[in-house]
Amino acid sequence: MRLLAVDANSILNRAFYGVRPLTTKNGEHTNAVYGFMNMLLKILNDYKVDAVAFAFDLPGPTFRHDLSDDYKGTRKPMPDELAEQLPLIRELLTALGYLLIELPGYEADDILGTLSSCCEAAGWDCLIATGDRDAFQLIGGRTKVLYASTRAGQSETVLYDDDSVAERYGGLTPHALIDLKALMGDSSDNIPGVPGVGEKTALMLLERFGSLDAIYQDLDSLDVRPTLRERLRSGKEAAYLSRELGTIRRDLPLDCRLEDLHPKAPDTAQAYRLLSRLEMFRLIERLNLPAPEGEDPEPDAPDAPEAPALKAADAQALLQAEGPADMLVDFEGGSPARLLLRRGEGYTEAEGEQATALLDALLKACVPLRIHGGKALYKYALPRDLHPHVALDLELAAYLINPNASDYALERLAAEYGLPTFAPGTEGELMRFSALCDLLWARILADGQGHLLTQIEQPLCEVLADMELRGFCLDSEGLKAFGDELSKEIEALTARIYALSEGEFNLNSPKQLGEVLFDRLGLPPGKKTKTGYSTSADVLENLRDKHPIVELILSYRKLIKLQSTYVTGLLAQVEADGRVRTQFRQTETRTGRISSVEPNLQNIPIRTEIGSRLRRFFGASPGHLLVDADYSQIELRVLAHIADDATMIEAFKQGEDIHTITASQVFGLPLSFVTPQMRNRAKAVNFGIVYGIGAFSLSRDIGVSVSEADAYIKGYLAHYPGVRQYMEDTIAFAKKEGYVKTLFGRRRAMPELTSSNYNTRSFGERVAMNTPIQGSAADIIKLAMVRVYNRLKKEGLKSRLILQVHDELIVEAPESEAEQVSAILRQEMENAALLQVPLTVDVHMGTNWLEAK
DNA sequence: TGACTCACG
DNA sequence: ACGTACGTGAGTCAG
Repeated sequence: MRLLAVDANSILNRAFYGVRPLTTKNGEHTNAVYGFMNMLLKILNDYKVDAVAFAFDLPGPTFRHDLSDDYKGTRKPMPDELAEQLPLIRELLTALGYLLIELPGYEADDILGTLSSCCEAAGWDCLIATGDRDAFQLIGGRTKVLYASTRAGQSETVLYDDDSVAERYGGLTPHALIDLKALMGDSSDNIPGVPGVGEKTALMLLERFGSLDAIYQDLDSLDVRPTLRERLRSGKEAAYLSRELGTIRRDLPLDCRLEDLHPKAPDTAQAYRLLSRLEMFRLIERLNLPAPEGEDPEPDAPDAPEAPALKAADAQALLQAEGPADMLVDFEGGSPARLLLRRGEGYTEAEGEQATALLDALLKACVPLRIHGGKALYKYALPRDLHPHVALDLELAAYLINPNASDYALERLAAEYGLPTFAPGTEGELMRFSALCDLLWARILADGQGHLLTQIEQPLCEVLADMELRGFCLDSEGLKAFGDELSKEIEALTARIYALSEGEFNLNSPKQLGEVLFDRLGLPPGKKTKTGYSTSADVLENLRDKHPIVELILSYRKLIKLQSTYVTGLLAQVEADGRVRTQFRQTETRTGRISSVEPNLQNIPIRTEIGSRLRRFFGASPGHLLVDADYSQIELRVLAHIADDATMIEAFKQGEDIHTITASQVFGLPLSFVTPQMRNRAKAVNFGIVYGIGAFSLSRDIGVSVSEADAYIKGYLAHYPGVRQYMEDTIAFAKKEGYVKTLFGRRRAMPELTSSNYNTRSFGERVAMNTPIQGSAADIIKLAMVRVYNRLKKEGLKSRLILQVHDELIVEAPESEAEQVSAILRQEMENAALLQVPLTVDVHMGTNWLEAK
């Protein structure tokens, strides 16, 4: 038989510091519980055990450590984020049928020591799982220690027995570790040890004399240096006190027989409820926990509607029924492979051609649909000139309710909202989908997000689908030629770099590059990263004058980036008709922006001359023009509006350049006296304000002293008092309510603000300031896209939106429509929202993207 | 897979 | 005393 004895506090502690912070949507911290369970399941999987016990520390004084006066209060207090997880893991382990053991006055390791001696007596094997090396002293006989450590963020366990202890501690036996600690002490446990004796000396002494008692038996004739002998003499009391402190007890009055430690049957309903609240859905699956039936674990959510049993109905009947239909479709290769449909109490399912026929009929009849993930539906429908009437897109609703989630898959939502799992494919799944729609729709209305969902996000989904279908015309030949030029230059640069570095190496490896620059060439390393020297551009910038190789490396980096990401990468994605088609992600960002992947068309170079040349290859089809419209300073205008700052509003109303105005305000000079440098600094401050500024970062960005940067910020906030007030009010609101919101009611929960970690909390404060600004700007351009799309359709134009880059829209227009489209873009974008400041738009056109900017 | 670097707004 | 701007995606290296 074998017992697994877990030092629960120690493992929880390891998990807490080893797993990145995680919170549920309600802000409960869960990383330690998560890490703990992962480690436990791994151990149970790797080692066969018959019984399990979890030993817990109880707060309060303990007998062993009370021997030392200064013990109490010197150990760091447990952070709140960890303390709140302690009851969670206890509840979870209990629900899973395990026994928790604790004893007032004793620490967990004393319990482990006692359990292991019980095992020895009973002839059981004992595995002790802990993150505390102290337990190594218990090793021996049938007892081994599974030591949990976190290496490079990865948790792992290492099995220690007599041999591995000897290997690690210069041949010492586990029991001798007690004496080792008695001599050298342990600052983290406040064990004093002998003053002046460290690890080296202690190991030497034990190696030569065997034990603490042997050393002190005849100290006067001990064969060591006189100074050491004196230290030992004066430290004798400390040594023996330390030994007592450091000895784990193995004789506690524990009233439990080992047989009691066989796991009991788990309370699966309880475990399911808890894990579902903690949003640990994968764990639920790994533990094979069935969903409890007939329960609603989200007590504050409206009750799921009474579920009438569905009746199988034929497709024709459903088409003619009343009201909206709930539909789940799997698209495979662009057409529906499987379709579940419910309308009223009737349901049906269809596959293959039947599914296609049913879907087409539904779309032709304009049946209002509740669906999950509308983009695939639109991409099926639009080319067939069908226009789905989406009443509710569950995926988008879930995103608006909580943009922090990792995904919005139906399975995960069901678990999150406490609905049971069903075998995929039929009635149950469909019923559950309907219930989720009711639940989330009620929440959307309660949170005031109805308009945002039905007037912005859901219509936008169709726009994005249309843009994806359309694609962007790419001049492959031109791009290839550009790539060839790049290759030549890269080759030349590489040769010159190797010559200067006196040897070849992998230029793309930051590690090897760092070694060449800082070890071989002796350049002064600026920053360091976790893994070694930093070789980032801003470090290299500072080394420009130090060595000619630096300039070449910076150039190489620029060119290789263009080559690999934008030339090779893009060419690989061009479709047969010469166009690239990105996918827009509508539920990706926490602020409400959309993102673009495969390829990402939102980060095509423009800031450098050589990079911007790439944009020549993004063109309009023959006979067409690109019309490019971008908002001018939309984020600062949004800031002026929501901060209600009279000075900033006035500045925008004047229509002057905002950075120049800011410079004139902050430096106290008339507009005509503002130099380009002053304008640039003011511009950096403007950006910084939007991001939640700090003097340090600003100083680094514009290359002035921290105190100077601080003066700029102070000057800025003094001149824009409304902005200062906004910053304070927003953080206060976020702390009180736990979330921030945009002009159109988009929300973002802010769990970081309750952190006791200064950095995490500061980050939360900056996010609280930035999200309403970035998010409101995102709301506005999304609404503008819907308006432009509808307007183009209404006016019967062939022009189509093809790209959005956060504050910029691109339309591909037949030459004859270009002027009209320019006017439409300007009008619809400028009037998408009515703010206290005008929204202005710059419009350009050309045959390619470079010309049109 | 995570870390690093760098492209964009 | 401490670390340092918001939001993304892609290519590459190295364990």
